[in-house]
Amino acid sequence: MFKKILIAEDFQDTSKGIAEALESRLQIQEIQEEQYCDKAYNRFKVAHKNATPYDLLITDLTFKETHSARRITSGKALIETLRTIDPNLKVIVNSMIDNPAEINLLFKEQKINGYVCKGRNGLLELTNAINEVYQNRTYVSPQINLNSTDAVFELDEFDLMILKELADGLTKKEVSEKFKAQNIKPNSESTIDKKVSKLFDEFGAKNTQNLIAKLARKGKI
Amino acid sequence: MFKKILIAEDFQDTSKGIAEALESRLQIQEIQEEQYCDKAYNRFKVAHKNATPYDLLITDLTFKETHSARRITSGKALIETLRTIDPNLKVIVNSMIDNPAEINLLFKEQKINGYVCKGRNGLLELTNAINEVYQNRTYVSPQINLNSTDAVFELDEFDLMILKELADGLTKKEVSEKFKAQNIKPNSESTIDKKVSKLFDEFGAKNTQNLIAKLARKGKI
DNA sequence: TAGTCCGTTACAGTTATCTGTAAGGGATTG
DNA sequence: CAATCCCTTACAGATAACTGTAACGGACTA
Repeated sequence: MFKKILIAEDFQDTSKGIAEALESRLQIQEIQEEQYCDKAYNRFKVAHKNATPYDLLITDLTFKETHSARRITSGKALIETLRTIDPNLKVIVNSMIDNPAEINLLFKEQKINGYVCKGRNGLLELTNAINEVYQNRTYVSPQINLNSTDAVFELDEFDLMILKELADGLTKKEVSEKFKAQNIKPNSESTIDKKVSKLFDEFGAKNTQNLIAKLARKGKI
Repeated sequence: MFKKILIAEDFQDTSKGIAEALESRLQIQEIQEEQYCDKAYNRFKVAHKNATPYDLLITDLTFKETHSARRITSGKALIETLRTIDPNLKVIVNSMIDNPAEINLLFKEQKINGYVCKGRNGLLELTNAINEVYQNRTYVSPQINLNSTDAVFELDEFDLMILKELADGLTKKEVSEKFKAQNIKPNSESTIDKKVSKLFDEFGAKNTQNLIAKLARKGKI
């Protein structure tokens, strides 16, 4: 079993709950909790330098803002940073996000090893995830259906990226420019126009603000 | 100190973290965790009937949806229901909501005794809250400023009418025409333009879709 | 009664949205 | 190999969004 686990989670109650479970249910020898991504990074770096590296990261995705400036502000950025130190680091994400498209993106781009959705069985699922990941398999909370093509129209990853930018107040032209700058394709204003218009049909929306209202109410964006 | 505490919290990790802290830090004798409002209600009712009532409720506000039908679906509803059984029940809300206006409402309408905002000191604040509430005082997480008139812009009724129509996909011209047909004043397209632009400033929105996203996420529209 | 403030409205100019049409390229198929 | 499909892209035209200026009128005040 894993010997040394790093937990990055800003909510103290959640963090303690996880740490307690790892200790009592899995007898993990060394557990370190960190409430800030930057601190987690520092601790990870030092341990790696001292040849006593962590062999699993359990991290949340969103962290509350603070007064003081932070370099790393999200779980996603933390994963990317730690992987520059140890490309083989095993990672389990523990978050309340339940959108299949977003979770898919984490497996594809961040190459995470497990995803646990906070909920009524969160700790049980987390211990299962740890066991699976330890045996070099991946784990996803069972209530998440990653290939949910079922009936209702689903937002694919690209649609979601566009919608999040639009909801943040960018114009379609600005989204196009941002995608070009980040080398995300397709990225023409015309294509983005077309994608959004297709979503109008699929979701029965009259215009952008109607589409965003519908999706934001559902918590999709 | 409180003898018997009921915790209503759907996330297992958070619930365990709280229960563990109450046990180890405050030596609470009897702690009951419930992940569904309905189950919390049942347990509370039975305990009250058996003359072994709970003397403190610690509850979250939002609970994940489930497949099965539920009668009580929010912490707010749970508080109201339990107070019909025991009007003097002490209540501490433990949630991630940090909007002063919303928290103020809980003190005014639900007459809650304490509010702890989930975060990096959540457990410390919760134990402080319990101590204060036990001595018949109220408690609010220090980072919440309840009388922050600053930046807490509220939507008046007319703003809301406009925003709901816009979120439904009407153009400003159509909203103007609808208001004229219904004899709602003011109703010129120009005035509606101005009202919405003022809301951009107040809520720090860049355009209509950004404003609607922000408000829809908060459940305001 | 004159001055001032504020909400409403009209209008104009720039930018953005939305909807077509059409062209090019890659993948698939017969 | 050609036909076809689908995705991407460019472009164009009508409508809508957004911003600024200015005029009008009611309410309040000195």
